[in-house]
Amino acid sequence: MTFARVVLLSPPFAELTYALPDHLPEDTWRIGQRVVAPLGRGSRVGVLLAVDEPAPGQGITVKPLVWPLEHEPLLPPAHLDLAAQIAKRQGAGLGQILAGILPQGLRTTQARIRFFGEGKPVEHRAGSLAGLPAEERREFGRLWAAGRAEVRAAGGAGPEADLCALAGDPPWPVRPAAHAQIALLEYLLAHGAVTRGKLLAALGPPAGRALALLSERGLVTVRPGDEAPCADPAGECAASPTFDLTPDQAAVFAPLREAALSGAASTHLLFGITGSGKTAIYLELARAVLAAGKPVMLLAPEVALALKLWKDAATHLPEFRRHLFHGYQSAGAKEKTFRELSENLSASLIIGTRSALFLPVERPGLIILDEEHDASFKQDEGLTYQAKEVAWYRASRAGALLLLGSATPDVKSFHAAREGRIPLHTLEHRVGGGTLPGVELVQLPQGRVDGNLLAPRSLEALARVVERGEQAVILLNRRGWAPVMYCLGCGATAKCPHCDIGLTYHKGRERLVCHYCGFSTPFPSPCSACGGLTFLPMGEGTEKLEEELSGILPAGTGVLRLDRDSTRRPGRMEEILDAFARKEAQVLVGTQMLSKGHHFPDVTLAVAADADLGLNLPDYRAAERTFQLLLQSAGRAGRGTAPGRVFIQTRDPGHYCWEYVIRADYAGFYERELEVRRRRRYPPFVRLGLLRVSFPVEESGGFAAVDTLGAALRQAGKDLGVTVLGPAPAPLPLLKGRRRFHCLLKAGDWQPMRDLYVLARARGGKLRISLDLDPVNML
DNA sequence: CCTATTAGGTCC
DNA sequence: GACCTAATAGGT
Repeated sequence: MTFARVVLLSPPFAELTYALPDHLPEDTWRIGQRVVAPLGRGSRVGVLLAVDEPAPGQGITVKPLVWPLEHEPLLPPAHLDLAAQIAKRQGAGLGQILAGILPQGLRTTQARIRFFGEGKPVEHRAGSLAGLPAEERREFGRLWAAGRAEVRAAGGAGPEADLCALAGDPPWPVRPAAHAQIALLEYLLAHGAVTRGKLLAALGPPAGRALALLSERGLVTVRPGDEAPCADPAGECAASPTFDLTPDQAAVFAPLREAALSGAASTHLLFGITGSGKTAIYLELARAVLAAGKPVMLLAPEVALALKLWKDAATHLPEFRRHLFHGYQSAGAKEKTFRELSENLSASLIIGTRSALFLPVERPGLIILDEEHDASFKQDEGLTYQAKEVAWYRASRAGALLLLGSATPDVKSFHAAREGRIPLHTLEHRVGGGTLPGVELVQLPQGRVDGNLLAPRSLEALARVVERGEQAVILLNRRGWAPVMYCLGCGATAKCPHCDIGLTYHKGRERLVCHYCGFSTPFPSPCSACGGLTFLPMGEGTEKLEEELSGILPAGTGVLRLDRDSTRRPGRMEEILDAFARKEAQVLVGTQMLSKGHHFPDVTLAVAADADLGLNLPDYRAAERTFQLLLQSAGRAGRGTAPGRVFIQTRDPGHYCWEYVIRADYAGFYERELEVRRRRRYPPFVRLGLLRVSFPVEESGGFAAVDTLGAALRQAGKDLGVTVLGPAPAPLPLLKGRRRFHCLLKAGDWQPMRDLYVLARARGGKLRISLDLDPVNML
């Protein structure tokens, strides 16, 4: 008897041994193939890891595998190796990692197999094939072996997988008493587009009726989950014109091209100021590598930026096969792209966000991370990974060029370049010779300001820009109308019941919203402490700024707002950006969303309304983040022929960050910041890890358990060479009904931290413990 | 003494 | 995650 090793893609995610069944020839079974495996009285989808395994120990009844789910393996060996590597690094099981990598539809036993025998084709659910009589199973086995069977995509089929999304912005025209409908609309606003199944699971049966009504009235769109993915076959049309690279760009391009085509793995950093034409370099490199027959992966930190690259690629590289992949596509689309790439027809260009890194592309020749400093390249919920590390690993295994590009590189990347560990390429000039804008500091009065959020000087400049028919962008990194609601009856501020965080007033939604857990409650409504009805809103967000400016500026100026709330509806972000590009409005207010990548030639003024936000966060990267955000935002102004101006409003004009923003002096900032990091022992001089510990509020022994764990960790840390700070209450000590504690770990290498984590999990008992290596979010 | 509830282990 | 078993508390 021959045994096979299989890892399950759903709980318990275990690696188990199965027998090869006699209804299929042995050479049907291939490593990397998905298979249906029996488990208990049901069945699971797993991935075949090995055949010719030794028999398992005594007392285990080995069951035969049910059926393979594809003829050719879905996952090439390099991909299994990648997943195993991630599993090892995270101390997690291979099954959990693979489950996080594979699209939903590739993990269910709901997939159907169609057999083409004599007469009409017969279809069976993959999971139910085990229940068939032996004779029938052998007959289907013969058909499968003869290639007369196909697996039908499961993902996105059926009403459960339909994708539901908002079709209008709040406030919605529904009766206040229509609770189910309001709950549904709020859920979609908080979570974006979700499947019908998820919606019903989250909101219960009443949501079904509400959904029907809302879709009838056009407030919610429901589209099939199996709609086609974004893929462009290689065009018939002749090769597109190449970019005319400037001498600057050409000088950078030549060595990168050589590195990409050499077949040896390497990492390079492309440091080019905003507007210096990094995209042209990316696409020309992609062209060279694709022409050499190797796949290319081009990744952006956000969907909007990926879409922009997608459009650029469509015009400049129409002759190559292209695939778009990001987290907001339907399950069916993701599954189809995954399959097509695994069938590996020809080298193609993959454009997407971080999740595209896990597509089964064999031996990519080039991986590009645009805006490499961006925090979104790290996923910190569910399957946590740092895209930069995964990309590095893939590139080094495939002998590919990993290109990191940014106008404001991560201090760690730049440090590696300065130390000579990765080659650095610099673009110092804007394409077309546009000059960088002049940057000025505007001091905001200390303490509370009444009235306008913009200082008189900024307002005056804004008025003049509007008068001249030019455009302005205003950055305020805080959404909603007012972040604090103060009750005049008792002096309390409205707080989230689950998080101990102030609720933000969202005027358009007529609700108070928790920005951390998504809790929301209608407003106006009585104070939860004293029942009072009058509140004093304090502070301001983008919503209020938009409203204020509409009132102050001459009628007909047009003020648009770009933040997570205004862009929840699919396609809405493009609408807003297009409208602004068409000059339907002269002022665009927004959060950090508007700092990236967009090109508006008529913008001559950028204002950072409250530049200090984020500077005082408890994060060693606070200054780096602020510097990057402001330099990127400043890059929005003066991209056309008219020179641009930038105002930075601050209450702390002495902060070292500003002088470098004013001079657009990345290198200077880097030197200064590096000195601070060296002194305070922070990365890149040490490896940093964050051990998060939490327990439910109602758990009485929680505090004691945290103390005990802390003592054990400090002791073990001494032996392992890890400095353990804490555990201390987290900056957000109560979130989603759980008390949270942090342990900061410092060490020379990652491995002892992982060892410590294993120990923490063993000793932690009921505490929920997770380890975040090189944390991006320190709250 | 019997049964409803829960905690813990196993699934190949 | 779902299901089964053993252990336990509460009720008759």
